[in-house]
Amino acid sequence: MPESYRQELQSLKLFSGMEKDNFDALMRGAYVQNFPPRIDLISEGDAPDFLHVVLAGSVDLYCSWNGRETSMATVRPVSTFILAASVQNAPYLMSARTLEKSRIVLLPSEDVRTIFDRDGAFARAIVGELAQCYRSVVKNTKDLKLRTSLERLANYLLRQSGSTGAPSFELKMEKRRLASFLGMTPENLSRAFRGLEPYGVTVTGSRIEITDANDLTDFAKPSRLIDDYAS
Amino acid sequence: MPESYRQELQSLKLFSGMEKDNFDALMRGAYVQNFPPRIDLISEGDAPDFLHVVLAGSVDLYCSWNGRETSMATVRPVSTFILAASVQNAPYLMSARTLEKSRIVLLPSEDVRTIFDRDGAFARAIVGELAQCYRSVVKNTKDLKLRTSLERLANYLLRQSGSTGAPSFELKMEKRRLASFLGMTPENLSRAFRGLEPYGVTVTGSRIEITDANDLTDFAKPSRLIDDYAS
DNA sequence: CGCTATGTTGATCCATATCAATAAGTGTGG
DNA sequence: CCACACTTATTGATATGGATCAACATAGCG
Repeated sequence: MPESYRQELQSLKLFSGMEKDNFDALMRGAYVQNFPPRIDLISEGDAPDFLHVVLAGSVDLYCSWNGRETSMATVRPVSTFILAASVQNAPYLMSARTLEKSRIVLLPSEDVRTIFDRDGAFARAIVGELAQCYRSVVKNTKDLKLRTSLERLANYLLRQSGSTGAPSFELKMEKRRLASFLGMTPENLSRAFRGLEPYGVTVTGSRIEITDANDLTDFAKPSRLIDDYAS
Repeated sequence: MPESYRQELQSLKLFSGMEKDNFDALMRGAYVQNFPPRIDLISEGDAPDFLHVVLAGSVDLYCSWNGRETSMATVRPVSTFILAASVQNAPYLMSARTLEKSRIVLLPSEDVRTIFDRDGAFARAIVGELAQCYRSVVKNTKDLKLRTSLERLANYLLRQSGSTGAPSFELKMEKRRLASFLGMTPENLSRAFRGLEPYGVTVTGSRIEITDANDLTDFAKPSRLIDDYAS
């Protein structure tokens, strides 16, 4: 494994506190792979053979049941996914596929568990990571159960613009996937964008412009306990 | 703190592997309290002063936003809640209230974090607990996004009856709360019960009878990756 | 008992899904 | 570099799941 990738991994909070020997041991079994877009990496129900780390590109986590499918999250560099399944040695609950050309590190789950057992700092870092993942999913559930689709979209747009501060930005994913992520159909998302026009939202292709953030905020009523990414 | 409670706590997987000294230290700041029904224990947004353990009774975890409210989960003995907030020292994402007369142990979050930092076994146990919580919420999200309310109810009933195996059982909560938990209104739940009659479900008050489990299963299509409590 | 909260049922409304048609991108190979 | 094919996005028409409102029944509980 090239040194540059090693350093990228070590910069992750998840690995940065580990003892050097343990980190080395973990890297020994690791390998890096480049994938083209739209490649299935894992399927829900599979045994958790590897902990995955996205170094470049992006990955869609999605779920299926009875012919239906929904997008759960997007993983962007540099972060891991399916950590819970790896440490529990339980089947993946989500499938994953690349959205674009992506570079992924694969760490054998068994190594992860072994080293987790003997490196306290690593175990504690995993706690932090899992707690954050857990809280994200809880926030997402609140979003789904307490808000209408129009409110979910409004808050999503505020979160996206909030991170940049600019009144105008590009959607980071296809509208089709955004719809699925927000728990609606593509048709309904189209209409929801129309529905936000009175609150100062203008859409041109994938470019979003928020002309009156106060107006939109009044409508969306964002909450620290649902919409804050950090904490 | 009475010895019997101590033992109950120690029997929890979360604490059973700890070094005795650390467990003792954790118990030193702990105290037990008895609450009547319908008492608010914590409110979302509060600082996580205590990790809570339910010894007896039951606790409702719920969330509010903009005048709406939804039930997220029920905590039954013996288990903990709001572990993620405690270890992260981040505000509670959910409120909690007793459903019935309940005995709760309160462990100062600061002690939890201190001991988590020096007891590897404890840290690893927390990982297991959090991973399980995380997976539960993911399953719940799949249930919400991939199924209609009728399907959610059908699967809920199968899960409840499955754990006993008996064709007839009592609902463990008010229908009002069940509706909220499943993401629907009480009226809609009433009609959903009617809607499951063709699949062999009979409701008499809070008693549910499943006359033809195969028929119901064909409709509900339960999945290991959504409906399995374990793993 | 009688009060109050819960549950049921019916009527209606609304949000969202579905179906269908078209338009607009996007990528590919000639 | 363009033409074609294919996917995505939009728009309209309609259907439907689920919410809301209202009335009433029922069941706990003081």
